[in-house]
Amino acid sequence: MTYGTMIEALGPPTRRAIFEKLAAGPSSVGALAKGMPVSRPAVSQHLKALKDAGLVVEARRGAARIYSVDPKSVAALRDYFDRFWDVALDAYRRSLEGGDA
Amino acid sequence: MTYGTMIEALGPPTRRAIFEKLAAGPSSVGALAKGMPVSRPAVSQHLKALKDAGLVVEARRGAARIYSVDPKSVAALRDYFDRFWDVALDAYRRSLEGGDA
DNA sequence: CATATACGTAAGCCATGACTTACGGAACGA
DNA sequence: TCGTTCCGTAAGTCATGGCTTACGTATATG
Repeated sequence: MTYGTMIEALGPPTRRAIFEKLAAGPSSVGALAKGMPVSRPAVSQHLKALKDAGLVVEARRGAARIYSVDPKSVAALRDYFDRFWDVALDAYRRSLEGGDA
Repeated sequence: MTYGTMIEALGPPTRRAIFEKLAAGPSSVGALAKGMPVSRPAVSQHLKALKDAGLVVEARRGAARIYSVDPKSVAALRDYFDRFWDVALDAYRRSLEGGDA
């Protein structure tokens, strides 16, 4: 739910790759694992982490599980870095002007 | 330099905390370590990781090293999630309309 | 009911890395 | 030069977690 948890969840490259694949559209676990260098259970574990972080949502269709990214989570991340950028830029300008030289 | 490296670098909570402290303004290593639950060398190691990722820049003033966040890196991160948001939202809408039902 | 598909979970292995203490070097002041 | 401050690096410890294989469970199909 918090941006901290999300950023932490997106750290591992493989997990971020899964998340980016999911951004292109919903997919099943098997389909995701198809084009990846890791096993299907590994993908499953990453999806659980992404789901716990609130980054993806799960839907069931028959025996399959369809995962898709939660747009709200991406919006939260975007807003976080927006605010961060404002603060950092402001501090940067202050360090240029007043400085202490 | 790449957003992937940056996100990966921001994963560890302690390191992200250091980065957020730095967003408020430039600081020396010792000053940063002052209000943190880890040792100064630990902070130093995190700063190296942040620097390697291109998130912070280092300046020298006497015997001290002043670190500050690189605004360009934050902009890169923000842009990444901006684009990501567009793609994800688009895919989300498509999954609502056409779907495949 | 039997089989196949699609998936999550358990258990275990092993590399990564976050943290510590100890040490060495560079910049200032007396 | 001597001592102090500020810092990076080396070496070592220990938990975390990413990955694997093996297994158990729910859903269709015959």
